[in-house]
Amino acid sequence: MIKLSTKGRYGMRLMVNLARHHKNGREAIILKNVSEEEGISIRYLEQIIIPLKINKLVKSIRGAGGGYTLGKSPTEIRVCDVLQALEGTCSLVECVEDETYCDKTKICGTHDIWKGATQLLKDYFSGITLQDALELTDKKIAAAKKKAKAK
Amino acid sequence: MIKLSTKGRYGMRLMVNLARHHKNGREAIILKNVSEEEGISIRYLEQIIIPLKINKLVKSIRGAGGGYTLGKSPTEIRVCDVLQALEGTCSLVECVEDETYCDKTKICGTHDIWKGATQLLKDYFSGITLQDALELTDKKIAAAKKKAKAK
DNA sequence: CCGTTTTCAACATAAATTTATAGGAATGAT
DNA sequence: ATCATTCCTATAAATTTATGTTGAAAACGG
Ligand code: FES
Ligand code: FES
Repeated sequence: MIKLSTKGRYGMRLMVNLARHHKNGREAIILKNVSEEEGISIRYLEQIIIPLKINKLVKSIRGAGGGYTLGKSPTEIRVCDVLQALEGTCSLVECVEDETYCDKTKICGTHDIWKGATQLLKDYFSGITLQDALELTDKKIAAAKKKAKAK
Repeated sequence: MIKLSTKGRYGMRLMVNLARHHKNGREAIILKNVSEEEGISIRYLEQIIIPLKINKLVKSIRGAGGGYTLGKSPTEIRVCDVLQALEGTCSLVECVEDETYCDKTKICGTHDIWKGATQLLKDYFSGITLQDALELTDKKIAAAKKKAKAK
């Protein structure tokens, strides 16, 4: 009923992957690698990265030796920035941003409920940076490796 | 990126409408009325109400003079119950409920972020009942009326 | 400078899912 | 019997998800 689109899901994984290989933005990362590492079709990644580029969250470098780099440091990019870029808004229902979307906004009680939930999510996603997401991932990878070794 | 489906949106409005006309469950409300009051196609409402019926959130009475009533009192139905009924789960991404959905759950940092957000929403929607939603709506209607009169 | 390779860019199309409408059968009240 | 209503199935329209095809820019080797 409430669903994060695959665009959002893949978009974040793409960004975390770029963050992992981000050495001060001096090395370009090619989508082919991201595709292989994340198991997401390269064609689809190409579509997803467009709005991220438009919103300056990534920079593209064409030609041989090219690829993508983060537009800013991982500590400066928040989850909400990524989600926002990927669809222009980050609200649970259209009517939260665009009060004319539903004709009954003025007398709809559920509207206020969705609005509250949207705010909750926004605050949550504002408090998490790409760096946090990367560290979370790295920690999980390390734990998984340790576990595998213990066997 | 994160979207409440129309099923969820309409489903809640349907339930609030039933709650408004719920006189201890003695009067059946017909979808035709809900359709007119809420501006939602009766055919679509019929589809949406099926899972609500299966989950005993509404009762149906067939034939002439029939209709629907709430399965329990509005104070006993929470928003999360309605959303849960409408799609069987209430999580932002599949992998929160079904860890095998993504193959990389064990090493995916974003997974934990989505999980946190899901929990946030669940808690929020658990704390709001149909009664609350109804009161919110009635208050808004009263305010709108007062404003109209003042003119 | 030229051709080749590597990469992003743009457009088109296919598949799957969600959203919405339609027709008619089953049920029960009067 | 008739009428009002839910119930069931089909299907159309729109959107999201995913793949394919071709083109254009940049680097590099000669
Ligand atoms: S105003 Fe948009 S759901 Fe009620
Ligand atoms: S595990 Fe499902 S999004 Fe990463």
